Amino acid sequence: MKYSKQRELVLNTVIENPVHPTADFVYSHLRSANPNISLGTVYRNLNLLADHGLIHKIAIPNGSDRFDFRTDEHYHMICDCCGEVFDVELDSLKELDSEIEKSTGFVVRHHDLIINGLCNKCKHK
Amino acid sequence: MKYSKQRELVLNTVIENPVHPTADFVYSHLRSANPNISLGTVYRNLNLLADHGLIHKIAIPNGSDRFDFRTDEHYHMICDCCGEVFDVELDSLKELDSEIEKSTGFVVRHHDLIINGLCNKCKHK
DNA sequence: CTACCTGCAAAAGGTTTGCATAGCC
DNA sequence: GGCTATGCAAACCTTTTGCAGGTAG
Repeated sequence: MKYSKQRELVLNTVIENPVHPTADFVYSHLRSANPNISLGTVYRNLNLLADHGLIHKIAIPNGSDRFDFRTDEHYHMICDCCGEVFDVELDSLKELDSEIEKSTGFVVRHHDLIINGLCNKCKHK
Repeated sequence: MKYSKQRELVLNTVIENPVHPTADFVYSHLRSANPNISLGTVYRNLNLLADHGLIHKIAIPNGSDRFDFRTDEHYHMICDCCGEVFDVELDSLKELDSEIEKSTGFVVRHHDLIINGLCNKCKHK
């Protein structure tokens, strides 16, 4: 991957904003200091960085994709009230892929798990 | 929910086609015998039927939503090769929601799990 | 120099919605 | 008769892509 200023900015934005930003968040965030950056470039770089394993792309049901600077295995919980995305560690899923392979015979490459509910701040409202 | 011919057709299509059809599948399928049915009506009815719990909506990362006549708890595996969607029973996830609630304090309403890989037909290619 | 990258704007899905008309109860 | 549903088409949102010019190595 050749160096580019825009790619560096995109990567740093994801790293410095652990809110699991969307492409549009990254774009808006960068726009103020870099009025010429384009949304297409942001998308291209987020996807390229994810393809190279430097960040992780999180597909959200009925919502925009989000990006995560953490690339180790963990899961995400989205609060239906405030929209915030939280990291969740689930040791019990370590064996999930091999369990599925054993019971179905499929070759598992990947699984996506998204949890919806209410976070600690919102559950008392 | 008031009766409508179109809603009945949409529901029957989902029930009679256990391929986890997309809205477009349902639309194309019905179009031949009902040339006037509209895609908007198909979407409205699929969503309405799902809201009323008669069918289940499956959000597919990077793909169209699919609909399932089965409403009991089970999961889905999508073959990256042929695109077919398979049902997977995972008893080990029965306790997932309560496990998450215990470790995080969140109120869990729902979780979505999609597995990607290769089915038994495709894995030998 | 050349391959890769950018900005811009248009296109491409997939899904929802506004409106006037039609149908259920 | 009134409320809900329909067909049609336009709008919407997010993401991708074609192109002509710019930049890293």
